[in-house]
Amino acid sequence: MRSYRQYCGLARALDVVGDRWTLLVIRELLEGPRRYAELLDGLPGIATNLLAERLRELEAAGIVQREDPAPPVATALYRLTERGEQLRPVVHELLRWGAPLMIEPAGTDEFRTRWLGEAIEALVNRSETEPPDVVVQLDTGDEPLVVEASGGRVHAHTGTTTEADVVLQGPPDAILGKLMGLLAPASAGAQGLTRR
Amino acid sequence: MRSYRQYCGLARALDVVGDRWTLLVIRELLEGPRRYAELLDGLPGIATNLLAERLRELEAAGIVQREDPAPPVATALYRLTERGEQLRPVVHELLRWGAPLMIEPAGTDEFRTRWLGEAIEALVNRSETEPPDVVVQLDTGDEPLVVEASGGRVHAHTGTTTEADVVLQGPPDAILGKLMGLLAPASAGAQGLTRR
DNA sequence: CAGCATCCGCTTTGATACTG
DNA sequence: CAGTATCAAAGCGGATGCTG
Repeated sequence: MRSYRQYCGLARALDVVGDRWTLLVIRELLEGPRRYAELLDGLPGIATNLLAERLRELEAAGIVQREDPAPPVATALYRLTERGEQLRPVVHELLRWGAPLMIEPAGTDEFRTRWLGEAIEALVNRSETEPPDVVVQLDTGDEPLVVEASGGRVHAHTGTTTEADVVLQGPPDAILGKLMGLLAPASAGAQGLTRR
Repeated sequence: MRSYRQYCGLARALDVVGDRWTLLVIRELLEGPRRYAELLDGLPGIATNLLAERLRELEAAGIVQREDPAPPVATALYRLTERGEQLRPVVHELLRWGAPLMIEPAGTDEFRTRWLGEAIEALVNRSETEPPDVVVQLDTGDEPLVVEASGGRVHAHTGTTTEADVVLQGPPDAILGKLMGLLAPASAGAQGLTRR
């Protein structure tokens, strides 16, 4: 991206992460280190040359660290640096602002269950009411997800569990609504995440 | 902007505010309603057709409200809607992340003193230590700015005051460092806002 | 003059093909 | 699998023109 050439924190931040696709690449890496092919899968619609270019730029900016494979055969891993991890609050704030836009169902939009994990954490971990201790198994989209609430904090990770208190199945928009109703009923209403 | 076509809060948020210049337009409007010409002045480098296009898009997205002039002569005002105001935490989070990038002096970058106001509020109003009650008069850049800290909160507004406890003069990067040292010494270090 | 719209050269993006 | 190469289309930046 061309620099805005403004002595302003916002402009300088956007000089680094304001390019198209950049924050979505970071969304993917916030879930953990990823390989090139995994990133491609998590970023449906991106051109492969663009992903390569963004990764190069992010590495140059000190946000992503490329881990070349160890002697045995393997493929390079991309992970966030500490500076990159510090973008989590930024992404969470954008997720919160974007939550009402999720009322409109997925339609033909692409969807990865994993994306719900970060969203849930962003939405619930700042709501006024503490979520109940509960384990929820999600079954929607491309892969299962486990959402665990305990001690007022929520954490999501892909996979399955045999200890789910609730299992939610259905289209992603319905899942999101039900989950928010379960974990943060008051916040769900405030976020506009109720059924129309 | 082309939509990312992803059922994800971040992607949908960026569909709305991810375009080049969009968040900078919002930065300007966060300080209060503005006229077209004022926006142009606060967004050095933007092409006038782009500003017009962004304002149209933001109005269509329900983020900006265009206020047509009252019967007497006047010129249209642009102001944020409530939904637009809700972007303040997003901008603040980006400002916080971008703060370390302000160590690099302005150089040939454009600068408006007004930009410091929102940055100071973003940085100090979330630091661990409460700022002392103090009124600071800034004299740098294009116009004077008054920063008032009281009861642990900081507010900045353009203009002058006769009741300043401190007057800071100099280049913007030095001003920012001094101000942070004054209002939130611990945070200034953490943000990397100390002199190299 | 404020508030745009139009035109044009340039850069970035998107889609696909190709290579080690 | 992990990218690079290629090229058309879209978006941007800058200048300038139009309209009340």
